[in-house]
Amino acid sequence: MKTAQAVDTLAALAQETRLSIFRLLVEAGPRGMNAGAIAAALDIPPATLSFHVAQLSRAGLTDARQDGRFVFYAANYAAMDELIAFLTDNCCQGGGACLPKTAAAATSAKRRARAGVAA
Amino acid sequence: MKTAQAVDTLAALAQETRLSIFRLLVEAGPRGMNAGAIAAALDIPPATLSFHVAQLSRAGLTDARQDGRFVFYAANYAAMDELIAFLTDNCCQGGGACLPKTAAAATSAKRRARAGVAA
DNA sequence: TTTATGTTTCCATGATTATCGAAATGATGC
DNA sequence: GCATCATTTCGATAATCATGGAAACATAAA
Repeated sequence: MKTAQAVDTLAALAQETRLSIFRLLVEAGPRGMNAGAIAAALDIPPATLSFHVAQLSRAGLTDARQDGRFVFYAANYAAMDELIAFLTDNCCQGGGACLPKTAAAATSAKRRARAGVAA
Repeated sequence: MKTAQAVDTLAALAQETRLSIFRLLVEAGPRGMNAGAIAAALDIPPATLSFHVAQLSRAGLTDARQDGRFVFYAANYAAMDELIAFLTDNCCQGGGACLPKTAAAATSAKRRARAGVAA
């Protein structure tokens, strides 16, 4: 993950409403939730929801899937994985300084290996 | 880490210049760098540097230490650790979905235990 | 085809953020 | 004290972002 992409992803999450949306979608699982349901759950006007969801999508944090006249949004776990990998690799002295010892050893290398398969 | 704090921390990092500053400080190690050196390294005017460093500090991502007439800033690894813990715990289906298996098992519980000591 | 429902786009508004020169503040040595 | 260097605050400007009503668009049922 390049720096510019990391900034975009961080910016997408650095907003109360969007973070709430993303967390809701993580809870919802792979099936996701349709726009109206998200808006209802968080009590957000449709236009506002659409605006924020668009930003999450643009950052690659959510996937959209049309189902009838509903649009289901789902959290993209791989994107979050990449962000965490970026933070551990680039903002933690080579992946070691900010993680418990056992996790640190595995994280950097395994994440990169996994990224090659998944992304 | 509470949601509001997570948003603040994410926002602090979600900006090209500030992310560069933080990464520079991570490289610099615990001793850190004084404001002028950071500004010189990244070619930023003093006022702009001060503005961004203040935001990083406000978010708890950097510590400041006065040394003579210099002010040294250092990366706060614990804050980054907390952010990563928040993301894995709250944005990854209970810490599992976004991490390699081996790391995931250790991460959530150990981070929380560690947080109890450090924070 | 009309009607109903879900979602997005358009648009205007207010709020926040980034930038940086100039001036002020703080710290040290003479 | 005064001179010097490091850093921050002030203040103005431009740009970006968040909000949400109204209208447009899309899909499906009657």
